[in-house]
Amino acid sequence: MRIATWNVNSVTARLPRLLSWLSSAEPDVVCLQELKCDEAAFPSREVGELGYDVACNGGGRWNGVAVLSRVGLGDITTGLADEPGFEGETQRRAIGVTCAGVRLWSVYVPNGREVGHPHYTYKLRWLEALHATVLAERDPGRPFAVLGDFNIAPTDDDVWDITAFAGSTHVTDPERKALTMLAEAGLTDLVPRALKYERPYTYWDYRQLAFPKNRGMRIDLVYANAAFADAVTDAYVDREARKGKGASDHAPVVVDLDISAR
DNA sequence: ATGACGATCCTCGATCGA
Repeated sequence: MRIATWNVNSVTARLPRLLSWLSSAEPDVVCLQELKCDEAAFPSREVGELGYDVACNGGGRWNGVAVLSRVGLGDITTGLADEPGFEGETQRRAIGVTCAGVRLWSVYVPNGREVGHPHYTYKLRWLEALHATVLAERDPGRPFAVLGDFNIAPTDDDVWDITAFAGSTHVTDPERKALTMLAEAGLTDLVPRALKYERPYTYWDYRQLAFPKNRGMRIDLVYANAAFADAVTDAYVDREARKGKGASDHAPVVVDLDISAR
């Protein structure tokens, strides 16, 4: 079973890329983030022609998450329980599904903007709600994972130069503490292989030649319970998908598991 | 070669991203 997560930075702008990637990588399940489109505008027909069902939580100009599956899709949960909002509105940042007996969440954690900004407070509160969801769904007997754009680099080695991030979001102790809480809830950070260079970055800014210079960050993460992690046979960042014109600024993270469908 | 930001709409400038 092949499961991937990919922040596509607009599913409609990325549709040709997404379809060709689905055809070549042949994932069974894909968690998507930053759809930037309404549910009604999601290209369900196009991905359906490749055999995928869709569960989508999207709306408006920003955010939006979905899961594509060609091995079944059930128990769809839109949003976290008691999910905090920003400026009075709940945003489209989480969707939970069950695919072939594997429980998955596709998440797009708030960016935070600046340390001390209301959006940063929102980010930390949102992560508390995610933690609560993980605790509520804890079941050692069932493979479980939270996949998505966490907007947090777990360690200093997960950014190209930690000194360039002094005072920035994504690397602060409170953000990393939220990841520690997920670990204490029984989840493991599945670190993928990098297919080039040493560090498995998943995001490179569009600006200033960040990608060719490999000035990246590992912020797209897979947090999995033991039943999931123990079944993993391989995990890698598909940096090929970041190349060239028309790419997302994130690359897909691909995880292979030896789990038979139930 | 992987090449100097891109997507969106309340659209040609402001907002967001990280």
